[in-house]
Amino acid sequence: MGRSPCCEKAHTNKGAWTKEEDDRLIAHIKAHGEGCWRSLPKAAGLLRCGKSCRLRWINYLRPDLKRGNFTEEEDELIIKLHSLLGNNFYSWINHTHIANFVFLWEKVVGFFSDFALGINRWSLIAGRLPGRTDNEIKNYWNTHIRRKLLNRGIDPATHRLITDNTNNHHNNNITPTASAAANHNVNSSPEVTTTTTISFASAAPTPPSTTHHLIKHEQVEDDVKLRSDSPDRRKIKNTSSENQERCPDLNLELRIGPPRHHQSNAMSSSSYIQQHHQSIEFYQPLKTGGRNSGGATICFACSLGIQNSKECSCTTGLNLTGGKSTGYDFLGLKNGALDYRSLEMKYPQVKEAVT
DNA sequence: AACGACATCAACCGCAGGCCG
DNA sequence: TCGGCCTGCGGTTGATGTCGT
Repeated sequence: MGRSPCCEKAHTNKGAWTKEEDDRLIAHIKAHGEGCWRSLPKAAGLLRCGKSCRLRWINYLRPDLKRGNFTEEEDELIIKLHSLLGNNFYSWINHTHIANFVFLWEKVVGFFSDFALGINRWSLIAGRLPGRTDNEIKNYWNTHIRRKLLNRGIDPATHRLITDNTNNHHNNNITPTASAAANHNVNSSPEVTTTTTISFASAAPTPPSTTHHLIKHEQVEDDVKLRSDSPDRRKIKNTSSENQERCPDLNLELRIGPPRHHQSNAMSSSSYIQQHHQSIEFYQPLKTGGRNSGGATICFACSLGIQNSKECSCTTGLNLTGGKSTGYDFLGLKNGALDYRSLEMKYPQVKEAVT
């Protein structure tokens, strides 16, 4: 049995909406609220299908929508989120030397897999841009940002520099920027040679102060912070200035290395975090929060917003919920830009992972 | 002014997952 | 368990605007 049509197509208008139709739709939703889209057109006296009404409301008529051009900040946020949530994620994995690491990956960050697989990415991105719709962002991506990235020499699908491979094949497509960063890495292993947006690596538990391994994230804002950064990092920036000119805002590096200790296949992400929570850390490569803040290294649990759990043992005294935290806010969990609680409905595994 | 090429974006389409009877 | 409905997604289309000749 076939699916019944969503509406009587023969008796519905199509194409651009008129002012009168808009007014009718707005008035009806103000009176009765959203939902019941299938029955809404008839109730509102509209010759439209429910689907069309829903789209018109969500993408155009909603009062909380922000109209107008995207700001530069929104541009960069979209790029970052697309690199993070876009469907390039697993294609990136395929380019790394982590075949034997995938299991661990799945265990530790498996609850991110829905993001990583590109599921609902436009709506997720839209969720971090108040007043913007997924459709708007999708259009904007296709018309503006895609070209912008191409002009920078970046493949919009993979967020990698579009370069020949002659300089990269020994380094698994590592970019000059990432190479410099890798050289700067105190404990970087030879195997750790890949580059993209987020930094992941693993190693045996070592004091945070001596390792740059593990889960590491370098923010775009680092470029700005570098102005007041150590000579060391400035040197790195200088050595990669050519690349920086081409890609000034996507200095996001991903580092992954094989685990030094075999993990039990039965080990849950939770127990893994418990055992290695000092090893799995989001590393803030730059000091944050002023002169007394020290190196802002936070544990994985804190990064997930479960810093108040027993799994948290930040030695930096950071507390993401205390309002004084200066740790890195992975995915915006702290500042609410991406509220993981809003994901509970669609990503119950997230909730499970953090409770 | 007229025309075509190109860019933009609102709207449409088909599909899939969740929910419910 | 199954089938239909509802909702929301990504991809695509087409009307309209803009720019260059």
